[in-house]
Amino acid sequence: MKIYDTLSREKKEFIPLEGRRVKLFVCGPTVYDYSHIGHARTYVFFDTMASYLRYRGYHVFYLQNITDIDDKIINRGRNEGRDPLDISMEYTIRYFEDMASLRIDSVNIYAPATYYMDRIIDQILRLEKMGFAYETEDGVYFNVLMFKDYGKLSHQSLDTIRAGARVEVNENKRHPADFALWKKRKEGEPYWESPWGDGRPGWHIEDTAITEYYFGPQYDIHGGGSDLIFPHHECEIAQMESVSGKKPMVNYWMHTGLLTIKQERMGKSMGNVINIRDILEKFEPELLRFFLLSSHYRSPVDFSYEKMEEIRQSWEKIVIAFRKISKMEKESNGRFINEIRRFKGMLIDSMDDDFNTPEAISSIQAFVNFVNKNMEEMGGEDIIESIKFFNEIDSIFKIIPPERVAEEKIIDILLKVRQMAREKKMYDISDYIREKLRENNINIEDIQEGQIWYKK
RNA sequence: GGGUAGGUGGCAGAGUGGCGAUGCGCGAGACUGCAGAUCUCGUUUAUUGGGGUUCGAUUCCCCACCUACCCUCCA
Repeated sequence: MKIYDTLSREKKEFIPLEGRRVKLFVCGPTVYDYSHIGHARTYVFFDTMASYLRYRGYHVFYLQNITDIDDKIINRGRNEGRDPLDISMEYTIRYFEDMASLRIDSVNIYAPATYYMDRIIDQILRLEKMGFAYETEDGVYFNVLMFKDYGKLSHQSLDTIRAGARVEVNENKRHPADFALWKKRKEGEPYWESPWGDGRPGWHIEDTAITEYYFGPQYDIHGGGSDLIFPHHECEIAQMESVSGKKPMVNYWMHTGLLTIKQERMGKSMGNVINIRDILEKFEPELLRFFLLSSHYRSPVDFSYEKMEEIRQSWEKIVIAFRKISKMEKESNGRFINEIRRFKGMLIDSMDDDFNTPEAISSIQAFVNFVNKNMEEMGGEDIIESIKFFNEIDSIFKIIPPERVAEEKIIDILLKVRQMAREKKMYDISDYIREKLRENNINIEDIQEGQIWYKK
């Protein structure tokens, strides 16, 4: 299996640090608003990836943080006159709801930053004692000049970072690229006690504190959106590799391409943010997953409702083939087993090559065509093998909706048919319906106004 | 200005130093009581432009143009 690593800029053979165990960390959201389609892109991909690794026999420990204290949360609280921690609590719940509706279930632990304050403070303290950090009147900062590898992930040098900086210069910082580990309390802000007085953590420190706690100083994969490469992941490397003295912090840096809306970047300022729950009002979650997985995770995806409609046909073809073959019953025979397994091999080859989901999907489509063409000739073993493969596909990609049996609707339809039959005095049909339903504990009674039914 | 990904048919979207996947769409047939699903065939010069390396490039190198992202919070 090969994985593309942002740091080395090449596909590398995937070799976990400890046998079949995989330690995977993915940067979670800052919870100050509903999750949007961009979050869906990233988290659907890593969910699929984790599921696939497990399918291939790896034991994946998938850890994700949740940034529940941060400037944006505080600002939102200020604007709404609410406690910032109340806001982050609410949107953490909304986030979980959105992830569940996208059928994302592969994360082992969600770690909100505020639950790990002692770990965060401990790591800052060690950085300070080792001379990598210094205290000013407004906080504690990481001294980037102490870490000569700073910029290695984003392939930039400190000089160019300085040249391009449009940030207002903080007088207290020794170097413009120095970043906050701890921010001292300001009036009206949430705070925690620390050796530097009351305050709150900087943005980057929670991730390394949390991963150090669960994984130790080195682990296998760190993922996130490509907008996090600089400065966020750069800063994480600086913190972790400085405090542990061990390199590299992770062996595989994975970054998802960003999502645009009609070729424009999505953002609050553009006014084009689409929330996950908005889309799911109009489209099945499985269709959204199919759409997102139709592009390779490192490529940008352009989203529009029109495109969702356009791919609907391709998606339904897969779903329908699965539904139909699930209903097939045939005598024992298995003349297509090898061919069915060949499609499975194609899918594995694609996924083993840096999780090439578009190519994997094309092998699913080839398999669907094969099934459609040969369904009539298939034997029992062929059917079972096909269903098995479909189930495996769905356990990884989750693009097939669970069959929702609309029981009440179907009973209503049967009652209507029974009524039509009775009106035409075709009592053999109407009685057949009543008897068969009764056998399934559904009882019909004729009353003055028509029919009623109840379950025993 | 610096950094990073890319630019493939009507659309989406892979791959490869040497017949350019796959799906959708479109056209024509088949099947069919109706509907739906499905199948078959077709869709003529699809690899941004210009150089270079090579027997041969869409694939490698250089230049240009274009797109997105990062350099400020951002999945």
